[in-house]
Order: sequence, then C-alpha cells, then structure tokens
Amino acid sequence: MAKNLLIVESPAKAKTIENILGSDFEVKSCYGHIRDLEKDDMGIDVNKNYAPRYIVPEDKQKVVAELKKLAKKAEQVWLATDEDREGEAISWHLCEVLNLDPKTTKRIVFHEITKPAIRAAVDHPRFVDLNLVNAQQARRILDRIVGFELSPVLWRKMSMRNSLSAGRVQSVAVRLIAEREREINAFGTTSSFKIEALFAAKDINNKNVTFTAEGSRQDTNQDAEKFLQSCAGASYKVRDIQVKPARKSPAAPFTTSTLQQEASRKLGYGVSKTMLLAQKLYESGFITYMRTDSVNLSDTAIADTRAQISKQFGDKYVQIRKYKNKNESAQEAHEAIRPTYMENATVKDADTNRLYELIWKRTMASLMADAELEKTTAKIDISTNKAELAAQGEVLKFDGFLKIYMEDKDDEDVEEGNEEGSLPPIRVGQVLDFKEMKAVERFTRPAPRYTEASLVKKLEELGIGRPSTYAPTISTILKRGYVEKRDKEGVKRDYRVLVLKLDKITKTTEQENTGAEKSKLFPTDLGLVVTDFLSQHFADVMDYGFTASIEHEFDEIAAGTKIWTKMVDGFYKPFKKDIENTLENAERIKGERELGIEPETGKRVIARMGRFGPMVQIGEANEEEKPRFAKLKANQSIETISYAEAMELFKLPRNLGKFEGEDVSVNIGRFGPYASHNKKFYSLNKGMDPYSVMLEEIAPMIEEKRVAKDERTIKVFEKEKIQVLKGPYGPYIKQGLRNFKLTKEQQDKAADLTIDEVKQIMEELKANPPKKKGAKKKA
DNA sequence: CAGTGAGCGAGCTTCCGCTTGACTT
Repeated sequence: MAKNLLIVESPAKAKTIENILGSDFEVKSCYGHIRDLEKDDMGIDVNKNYAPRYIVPEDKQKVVAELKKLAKKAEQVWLATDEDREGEAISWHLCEVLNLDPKTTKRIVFHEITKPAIRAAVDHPRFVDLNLVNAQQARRILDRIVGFELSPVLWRKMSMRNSLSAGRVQSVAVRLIAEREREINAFGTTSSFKIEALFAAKDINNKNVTFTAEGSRQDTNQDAEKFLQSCAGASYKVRDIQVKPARKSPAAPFTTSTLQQEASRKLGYGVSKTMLLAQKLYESGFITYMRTDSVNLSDTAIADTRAQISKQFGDKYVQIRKYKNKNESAQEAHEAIRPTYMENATVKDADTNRLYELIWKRTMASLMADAELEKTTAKIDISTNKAELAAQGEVLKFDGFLKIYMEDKDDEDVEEGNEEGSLPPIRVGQVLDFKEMKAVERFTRPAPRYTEASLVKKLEELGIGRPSTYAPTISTILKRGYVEKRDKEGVKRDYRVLVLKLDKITKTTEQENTGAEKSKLFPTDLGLVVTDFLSQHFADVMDYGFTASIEHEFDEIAAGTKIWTKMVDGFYKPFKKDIENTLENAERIKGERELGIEPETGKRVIARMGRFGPMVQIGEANEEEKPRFAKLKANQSIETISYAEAMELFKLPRNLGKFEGEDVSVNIGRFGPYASHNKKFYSLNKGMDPYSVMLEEIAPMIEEKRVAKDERTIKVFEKEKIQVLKGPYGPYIKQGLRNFKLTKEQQDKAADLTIDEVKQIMEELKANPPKKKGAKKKA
C-alpha cells in the first residue's frame, strides 16, 4: 500500500506520473470535474447569496467512491489537478467530497509531464487557492444562469417544438456566423482592371523565359482601354532595380486552436475529427495533451527537438526560440501539443499518422532556422506615357524551416495575384523585349464564410470558449439547427479582358466560376431569427466583448479584490429584469418578411418561421379561408427568397401519371423529396428534382428500391409487425420506430430466429435497456 | 416516416468546462 495518493485529472497522465514517482505514490485520476450544479431550479439559491447546490453526477459516482476509499487509507493525499481556474476548483471539490481540509491538503502543480517538473512540484507543494476557486464558481454559476434563464425564454417565444438553447458561448458563435452571412448578402461587388505586361528575357542559362510586370489598376473599362492605347508603340526600359533581403519565421508550436486550423486547411478535417485523432495519439503516448492554449515547449522537449534537427539537417538549421502566448485569455495549464519523442517522425497507425506528422513537422519547424529570401523589384519606364510598371521576384537563399513545413493561410488572408515568381537577370537601362499587355477585370470579394476551424480561431481571439469546448460548441450549434455545414456551388461570371499586342487592342469576354465554397458554416433561418431576438433583448450577453469583460472580473475575484457573490449579483439583478420584461412584452419570434402581393387575388405572400421551420404563406389565416403553405427548400432562406422562387414552391405535390395502374405523385416531406405510389413512399435519388422529374425516371427507381429493400430484410413477422433487418452494425430487430440490438451470438443465427426468441430478446432489452450517456433516474 | 402552420398547457427541454468510453441502424 502506497503512503501517498496523488490525484490528477487525466488517466493517461496518471500512468506516466506513477512511473516517474515510483512506489511511494499511487497516482489516480478523477476524470475531470467530479461535481456539478444540480439541474433543478438552476442548482443555485438565488435568494441565499447564490449558494450553489452541488451533486456528484451519476457517471462520476464510481470514480468518487473509489477515490474516497483510497483517500481514507492513504497517509497523505496530493491534489495535482491542472493549474488553471477549473483545475483549482476540481481540487477544492475533491477536498469537499473526500473530507480533506483545503487549508492543509497538499496541492501541487506542473505544466509538463517530465521528471524534473514533477519532482520540483512535489518538493514545493502549496494549498488550494480559494480565491481562484471562487472565480471558477462565479464562472460556473454565471454560465448556468445565462443558459437556464435564456433557453426557456426561447421555448416560450418560439413556435418550434425543438429543444432550443442559448448560452454565453454558443449564442455568440451563432451571431458571428449570422453576421458574416448578412455581410456577404449585402456586399456590393465592384470591379477594376489589373494591368499586366508580359516580357521575354534570357535567364542565367541563356534560355528564353517570360516574366510579368504590373501597372497600377484602372477603375473602368474605358480607363483600361485608354491606358493600353497610350502604351501602343512604346518601348520599355528598366529604370531601377532594388534588391532587399527578407526573412520568414516558422509558426509557434500547436495549441488546440491552431492544430484545428491547420488540420482543417491542410488535411480538410473538421474540428471533432481532429480532436478524436489527437485523443488517440495522446492515449497511445505519442503526443502531449491535446487540449491546451499554451505554445510553450518544455526544456527537455527543446533539447530533444534540437538534437533531432541537428541529426537530420545539421546545426545550421537549429534556431532555439522561446514562444510566448499573445492571447490574454490563455491559462497555460499544459504544454504546447508536440510529439513525446521526436525520433518518431511517424506512427504506425495510418488513421492517426497524418495528424501526427503534422504535429511532428510543426514542432520541428518551430525550432528551425528562419528562411532567408531575396526580394527584387524592378521599375520599368514606358516611353509613351508617364506611368511605370513593376516586376517582382523572390529567390530563396536559405530554406531553413521551409525544408519541412509551412503554415497555410485561410482564404480570408490570401490576397489575390501576389504569387511571386522569379525574375531573370536584367540590368538598369536594359530595353525589354515586349510581348503583350493585358487589362483583366477583377472583382472585390466579401469576407468568406467561416469554416469550423476559422470560427474557432475567431472565438479564441475574442476570448470566448476554451480548448476543451471548441469542438463541442460547434457540435451544439449544428445540432440545434442554428447553423449548417455545407458546400456552395459557385456561379459563372463574365469578366472582360483587353489585350494590347502588336500595337492593336483586342477585347474579349471570358468566364470564371466564383463564390464556390466547401464545408462552410451557414446560418439557418432559425439561427438568424434567434440571433436577432437575443440581440434585441439581451444586447449585453450577445456583445462580442461580454466574455472579456466578465473574465476581467473573474481575474479580480482570483486576485482577492472582488467578492464573487457581489459580482454575480451585479450581473443577475439587471439580467433577471430583462428576462421578465422580455417574457412579458416581447412578441413571438416570427421573422416575417413580405415578398409581394399575388396579382390575381390581391393576397399577401410572406415568408416566415412556422412551427415546423421556415415557410412561405399566401393569404392570412381567418374565418373564411385557410392560407396556403409551403416549406422552403434546403438552401433557401426567409431573408433572400424572391417572390418568384416562393411561388415556385406551391407547385408541389405534382401528379406524374399512372404506374402499374396507380397514381405516382412527388412531394417534399420531412425527410426530403419523395415519390408516393400505392400507399408506399420512396425517397428520390440524389440529383432528382421533384419539380421537373418525369414518370420515366421514377418508375425504374421504384422497382430498384423494392429490390434493395428485399435485400435488407432478413425476416418478417407480418402479424406482429416485427422485422429482422440487416444494418451497418449487423442484423437487428425492428418494431415500428424501435430498434433492438442483437448480441454477437444472436446476430450469427439471425436468419433462424423464431418469433418467440425475438419476443424474448425484445422483452429483455425493454426490461434492461442498454445504458445511454447522461441517462439518469429521478430520485 | 412523408402532416402540419392556432392556442391551451401536462411535462419535458437548457448552460460551460473538466474528463473518457458507450453507443450507434
């Protein structure tokens, strides 16, 4: 029996630390928070100075029971939760639950899992910092108040039956996406003409090459033509050449947020996928902890990386840097995300290797030498006018970190047409061999829509959310239906090109694709109307600076200069007034927009939110007549749908004629477009448009779907309406809407199951349903 | 599975931040 019990948050850490500390220590994990506010009545006694009511959630009871047992036996308990606000609170909760005195129980902290760091921590224990704990309680309680007061307002004011939610983080995340969408919709594109001259010259190998030089942009088509005209018959002479050295530095080691961004840009992963793979790597011991906001590398990691760079590329490529966090909201409880052993450049598992290699390269590059460049700018005179052209070239003199890694840019930060090539050797005074000059119409672009990762980047900049919540926050706003992730097809656009060649100007119009986007976040109508509603009635909580300002107050609580209950009270009192006022006075949320008047009837055509989502409506509900309704299509929005598009929606359902003697009609239902025939329903195949599809396409589809259904069916008990079906997880039982999972053995003999056996399996599963996450019984 | 669109009102939903597995049709 070990004398000392040391408690950390993560089980993977526990193992490593136990190895470092040896047999005097038993190291256990508490798996994060062990208590939380109960849900009834917010779990807070608002009238008793916001006294919190904490409970141990069901899924934590086993862990807590075991820790209790071990704590009782141990001579000394050490609290080694993370060194940040949440970690401090976890230590305090452990004291409360394990009957330890926070004023005397040893509390230790470290930012890296290395032998010297752990040893030093054990040599310098402190006690739980109750001010910091109170800052966390204020944070927790405030978030609970915001979430549990705001969400019910939505339930009352929205006519949708979804379980809607609002919160300090998620609601602002949706707002960012909503505002970006409106910016894009309101964006007025303008164009100008880019001037580009093409010259020929000999390179150092005496080979003929071409290079381009740019002139200043021309605002209009006429300006562009006039400019080209003024260049007709000109000669072009190099007036000046400037050569400047330049350097590029590597990016800092990964944090959760930058890892998510790069994995999105380079590998196309969503943030959940990145975190899932990183978790696997962490649990297998290949990388350090993946939920971190720190860019710091431990001394041992720096030494390890330096050795690896030297070995692989030579000392010339080593450049030790100490990275500092620019982000004020960072709490830096951990190291940056890095490989645990730099000699492993890859891992065996193909699934995780791509992410691992990214982490390995980024870590290596962060301690590699700057890249050295030479930038050349040549100014070129035009003999027939006063304008000048500029040609730019860039030569890499020393690759440094670029040897293995270069951070990608977001669409947002990429400027058009600045790709730098190399220039052939030219000298001042040289008359250049002119080929042609082009004026190409270019357009201004609105800011791009957010990807999951660029949204995380923005949230982090605003100090909203934490590394452990970025991915779950995005899942939440998707699940609630406030936001959709999808592609957008581009549209064809004409652009004008003028070419001056052999002193003659030719004008052409070419086509390009514009506005195509992949895996971007779009607000739904629900997201838009809920954002408007919340912004109108709860402007302070929806403010982008709200989190930063309360964080400032949490800092004061942590410093002991502010009382947490006073801080919470200062927020709650006016907030509660807003809640009551809104419940009493605010209209129901409709998001109504008039699209026009139907000429034949004089009835209003409106788009609005209905009980089942966005819809269009002709006429008003009154005694004489029922209005006509139609659902919006997937990519349509209340804010942008036109009158003509709305009227189009009323063309469904369409009757296509008879097949096998029965009518076939198509419509759009809850699960998308479908055909109905002989009382059966068939989802339309991808690409089939219910507005235009013909019977000739539908009939064979119905036949195909009948066959596919037969293949999925293993057995049918007609009388009991029970089916045994083949699914992606093997055979299962289906009765109505309910599915019943079979065990391995039962699956193997699925085809031979009798009705009695099936019934017995169902009875057992009904009596003992498989446990679901978060399922809890009422006390 | 393929309807609906008003209002009443059982009894339900809901937050953010720490952590992993259990579960999925």
